[in-house]
Amino acid sequence: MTKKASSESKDQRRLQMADIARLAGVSTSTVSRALSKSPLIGEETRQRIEALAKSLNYSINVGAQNLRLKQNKTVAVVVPFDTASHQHLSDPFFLGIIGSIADALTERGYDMLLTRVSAEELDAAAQIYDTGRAIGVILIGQWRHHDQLNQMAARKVPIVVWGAQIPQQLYVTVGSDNVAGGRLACQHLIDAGKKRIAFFGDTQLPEVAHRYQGYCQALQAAGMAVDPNLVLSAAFTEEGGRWAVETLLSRGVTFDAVFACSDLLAMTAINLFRASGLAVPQDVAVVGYDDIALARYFHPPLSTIRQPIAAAGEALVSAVLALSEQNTTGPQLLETTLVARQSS
Amino acid sequence: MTKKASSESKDQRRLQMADIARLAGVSTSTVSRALSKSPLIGEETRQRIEALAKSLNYSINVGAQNLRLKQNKTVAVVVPFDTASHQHLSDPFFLGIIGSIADALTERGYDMLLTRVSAEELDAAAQIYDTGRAIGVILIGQWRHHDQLNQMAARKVPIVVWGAQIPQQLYVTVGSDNVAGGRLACQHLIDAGKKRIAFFGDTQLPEVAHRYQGYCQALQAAGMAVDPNLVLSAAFTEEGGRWAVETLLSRGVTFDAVFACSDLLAMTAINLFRASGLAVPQDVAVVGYDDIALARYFHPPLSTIRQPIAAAGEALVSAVLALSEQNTTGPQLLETTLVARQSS
DNA sequence: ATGAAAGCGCTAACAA
DNA sequence: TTGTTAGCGCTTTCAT
Repeated sequence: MTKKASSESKDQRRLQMADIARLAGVSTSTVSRALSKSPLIGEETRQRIEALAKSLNYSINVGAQNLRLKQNKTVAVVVPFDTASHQHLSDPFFLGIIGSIADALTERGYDMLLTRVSAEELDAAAQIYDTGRAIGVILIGQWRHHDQLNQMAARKVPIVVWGAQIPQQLYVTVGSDNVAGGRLACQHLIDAGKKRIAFFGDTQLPEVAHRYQGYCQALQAAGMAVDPNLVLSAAFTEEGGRWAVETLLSRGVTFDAVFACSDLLAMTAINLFRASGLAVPQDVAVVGYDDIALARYFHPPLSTIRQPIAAAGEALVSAVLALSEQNTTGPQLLETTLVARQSS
Repeated sequence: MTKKASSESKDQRRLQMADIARLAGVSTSTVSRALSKSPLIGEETRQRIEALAKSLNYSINVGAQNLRLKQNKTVAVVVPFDTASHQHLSDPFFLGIIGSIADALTERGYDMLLTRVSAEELDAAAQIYDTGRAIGVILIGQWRHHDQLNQMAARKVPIVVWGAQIPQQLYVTVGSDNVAGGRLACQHLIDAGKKRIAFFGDTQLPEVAHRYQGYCQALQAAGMAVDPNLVLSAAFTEEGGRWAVETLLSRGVTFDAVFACSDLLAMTAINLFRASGLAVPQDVAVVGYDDIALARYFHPPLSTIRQPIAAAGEALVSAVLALSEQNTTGPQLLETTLVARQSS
């Protein structure tokens, strides 16, 4: 009947600062100061309290602390999954980036909140910020979300997007230099003596559009024309690869190389070419994009354009932290490199 | 000089409930009730307040709400990285599990905090719970952390581990049936007429030890002896694979098949066998473990033991939620299946 | 060097 | 139906 009765019977209450204070015979202020290493505290008191806390596995409640301090060391990483072109968290490249972001955040003492949101309700990403769960958002995969992203940026949500820099863009992007990457890949195939180089990739996506630009530049620089018959708008999936290969073969045009805009696409293509009796790289040379871990385990080891994953995490994190501190940051273009292996 | 001066000049203060209340001409309680769809509120007031909040992009501050409600809908996912056997967030299989956990949590309205911690300071995982940042922890990768995990469980940290169930275990594990998986793999090779089946994997790890058990069981059931010369304690890495293949070849023993305890290991092995002039599967049949996405893109498409990734996420999440609600849960063994492709 | 008291943004008795 | 008030667990003036 007394107020004591209010505590639930089965769950032993979590320890809190008041408990430590009582046990140590001091006030909560003193405990707070001791645990935050305030210079106001006596050395021996501090040690006593620290020892007590450690022995009881007490740690300051971060939620309460954040509320009081009006701070928060959490960054959200959002992976939109396109309900249509089903490439979500299973893409090895994106997974790699997430890992590198995790590293970069950990290094700076930040926590990472990982969320998947359907592309239709992308403002869920902004919500994470609005609710104060995170001080900023890193969005992996620009896809076709340009307008929604612009809206968020317009209302000052600290958001950084992994993707391509495109005109009229209010949000900050970090991405690899896709134009250079496309040029590198195509140039490499030209250098290998290839004359009829196909392009696999959905040019609706900003990043792919840039890679296509690079592809065209390299062809033009070599005095070769862009043949629309060799350009296949394949999604980043296995089905995309299958469709591209079948379509290409059915068109009956000649080709001796393919630049595929993702390693997955490249691998699917190689398998299908082989199944059709075409030897890689002799009959068809193939270059991929991303340099995922498995590219070099592939047979033949896959030539590809490497995106600098570790640098990506760093750049994304420092951009979002800058934004969250009201500093302005520009877009970042990371360098791509050609990794020539046996598929070309 | 007045109190107004205390507000920082450059950062426009975040909107809060009191602001909405003032703008709507009601009290904060009313706003709170409206936004939480309390039945006590008038329908039209509710709509008015909801509309106002939406138009201003106001969302309830989750931190403050959690503090007041003594709740928290966040689960931590911890990936220890062994500084020695460097397999961390880059393992495609673990990455897949993380994705499936993210799905399972999202479905239940929980947030996911992703953290990498070095294996040496594994109690950082417990800290996440102690500080109230998460109501429970899912740990990916049992490795050799058995004792530390037991200690955490002993002090009632709600923790669920992806790994193998072993004796004297206080913590809850969810994992695939590794013994059955090992048996399946080996049996399949025996059925294919193989007589000298090697085993690649570090049997110090509980899960691998179980797979080894299954391997031995299958051999014995077929009346075949376990030849120690064919058992290679390879780490889950490329170097591990290289070492295993080289050692096996250098021993000069005959062998016609390999059961590798991870797909990565299997792929490395296949590449090296091929480089040594051995044909897969004719000279050496290879079966892997995990069925990572790239297994079927491999050449030849990799036969492997599938671990049920989607089910894994579900099971891990429901276990950790049960624990966090003081319910007891037992360990979960998920079914493994053989996926026979062309490498065997 | 330490304690008392106010308040971070919110919710829920309780009162009206 | 709505407002007033107390308090979630913590930090920090301000006083001692």
